[in-house]
Amino acid sequence: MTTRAGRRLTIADVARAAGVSTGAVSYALNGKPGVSEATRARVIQVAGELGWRPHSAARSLSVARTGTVGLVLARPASTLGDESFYMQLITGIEAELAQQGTGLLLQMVPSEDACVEVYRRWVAQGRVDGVLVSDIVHDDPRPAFLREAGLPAVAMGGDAALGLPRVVGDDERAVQQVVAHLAELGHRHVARVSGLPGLLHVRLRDEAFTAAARSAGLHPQLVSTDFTARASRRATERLLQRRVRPTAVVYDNDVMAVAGLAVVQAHGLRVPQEVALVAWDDSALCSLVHPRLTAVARDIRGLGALAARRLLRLLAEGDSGADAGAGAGDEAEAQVAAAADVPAPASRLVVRESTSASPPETR
Amino acid sequence: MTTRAGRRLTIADVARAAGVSTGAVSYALNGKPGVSEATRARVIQVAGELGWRPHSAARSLSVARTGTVGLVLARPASTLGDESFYMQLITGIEAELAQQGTGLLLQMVPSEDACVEVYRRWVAQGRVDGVLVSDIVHDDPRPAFLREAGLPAVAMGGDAALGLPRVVGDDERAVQQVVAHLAELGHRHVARVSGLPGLLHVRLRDEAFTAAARSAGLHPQLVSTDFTARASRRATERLLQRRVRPTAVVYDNDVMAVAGLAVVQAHGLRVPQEVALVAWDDSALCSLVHPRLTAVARDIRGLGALAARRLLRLLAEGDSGADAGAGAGDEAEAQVAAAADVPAPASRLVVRESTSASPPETR
DNA sequence: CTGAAAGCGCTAACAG
DNA sequence: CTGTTAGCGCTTTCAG
Repeated sequence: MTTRAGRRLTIADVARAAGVSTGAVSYALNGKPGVSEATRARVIQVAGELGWRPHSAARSLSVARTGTVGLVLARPASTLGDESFYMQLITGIEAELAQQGTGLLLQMVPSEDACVEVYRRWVAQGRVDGVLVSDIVHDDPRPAFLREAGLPAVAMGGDAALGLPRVVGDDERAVQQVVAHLAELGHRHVARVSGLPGLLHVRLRDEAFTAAARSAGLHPQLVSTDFTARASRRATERLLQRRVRPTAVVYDNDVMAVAGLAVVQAHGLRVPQEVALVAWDDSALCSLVHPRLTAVARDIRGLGALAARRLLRLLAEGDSGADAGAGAGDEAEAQVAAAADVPAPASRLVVRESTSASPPETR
Repeated sequence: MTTRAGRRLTIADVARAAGVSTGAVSYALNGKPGVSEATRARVIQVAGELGWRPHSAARSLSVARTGTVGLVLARPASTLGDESFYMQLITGIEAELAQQGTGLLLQMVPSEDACVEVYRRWVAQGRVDGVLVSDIVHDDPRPAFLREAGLPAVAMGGDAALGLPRVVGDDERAVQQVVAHLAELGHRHVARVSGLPGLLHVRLRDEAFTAAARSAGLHPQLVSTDFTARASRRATERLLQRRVRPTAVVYDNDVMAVAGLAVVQAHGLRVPQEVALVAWDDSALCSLVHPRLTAVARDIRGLGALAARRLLRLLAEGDSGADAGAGAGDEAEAQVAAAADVPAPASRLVVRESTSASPPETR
């Protein structure tokens, strides 16, 4: 029964069909007072039959809201595909947004500065209601920009100094758990092959690792990489050639762990008997290799969903709540921001063959 | 020098600052005739200084164009993360779109029908200018809907019957290449562990595989799966227990190939001496395992970029060209559609240890 | 509770 | 070549 002709269906068509004014239709469909329940029902009915939906641009223009949130990934394109992390994150974010009828605008850029440029454009064009920020680095230019521009944002990770509401992980606890696990197995020299050193969460894990190891009486070692398999191979080689060879290595992602495993095995060392391995992010990869890798499993989809939900809440608050003006009262403001943080789903250590029972030969 | 105050910067501000009318500003910035070059330059200068960009909703409303294209992934969320395929595809698409200042709206849904619902909503809301379609299945409801709704679309894969412009891969040629490679190595019994049987490209590969094997005098076998590691393990088990055990197995994605490798090795069979393995899509995974896997490498980012570019061209044509009305003249129309197809980047066989030299022990 | 009308910011067709 | 003006489709005050 739908009109197939060229003209677009407008609220006027619905109004005419329902025998009311366009204003009434608007009230009826937005659940606002101003129409009788009978009328409301009829309007909804008619709109449904006609398959009418408010034109997104027109609506945005009048309510100054786009129904869209943005996500800019600031990572060299080449590394995005390797880790399943991002796809899962996006999946989680999207699932939550879709539930609320909010769209996700996605963009990839090579750097944090380029990311800011995208934000700047989005703000100028009024293209998104808010953004989700990931991979916060040291001296990240994004939080400051977002605050000044007044673009609502939620950070995944990062620290309290950002001044943005965050979804905060339990990396520190997870690191402690890993170290405790290794200590229990009798390891004395433990190494960590960490990711891009600029990343705040990488740094946090580094520090937590060193601290946890020290306080357990172990000897920690650190090697930095760029998260790639190639870098992991180099780092692993280097570790294996050290005078004091670590008997356990913790990798900062799944790809690096698997790459490291290959190197260890190529050196004729047995896993886990001579070297135990742990991957951060668990993934299909970790249980596909032999021996299967012990991993820190995080609910990444859940993390994304929480971040999205937090942002939606922020947007809803902004509609009625106080003007998030950049001003004085730093302390009170920071407190509010802190209170606004949300804990990410707990990560857990999945123990597999790469760290099982057999105690390492200490040297 | 930017105004930090609350009010949004509008074209009127730019006009005032440049001492011209708003109309002149619009002409100047859209590269249209109607202003002197001197004025145009001044306007552009001023707009730049002010950091003004046309408000996206307002612009969309008047030009009936959103500057956004949509991508809906119709796959159960759980499998999206495993394959790096999608992330690479998105990366490629996005890179091309970003160059033209076009946004990418992303959504994930569990089925093709749900996908159509998203399209329906997008059309009703005027949310996107066009869409990119992937994972075409047999009797896919999407192409018909898109044609009827008049929503510009480009399909990645699928067959000519879709009636949509496509980016067409060279799967058939690639399959032939794989089979020829295996035949050359002396394999007689070759198997293919294929993905979801509903997918058109899976079916195409199945047929090409059988045909190529037959015409090379080989004995092909097929097992269907759902692309998961789990299904691959089951399929591989089954293959290894067959009376006539295949000496070479071709997997429809990287994850399945690696999972299959583990099963083969668990059976005490040596790769490639006793069983040779080939992965479709190459990825980090394939060169991380031992032995490294021979794989059909495709330029997935390139594929995405081409599809995006094709869609942008379609949109540009639509602006000035003929009304893409669904009507008679099927033949002519089909011809046009065919001519509008674009070849995907060529795939190539990357030979690694999993199929190297040593001839299989034929039985 | 309902209908008319103004305006969101921009583009494009119109007179000057 | 320039300035004025009428919409794009919706929401939302403001009279009735």
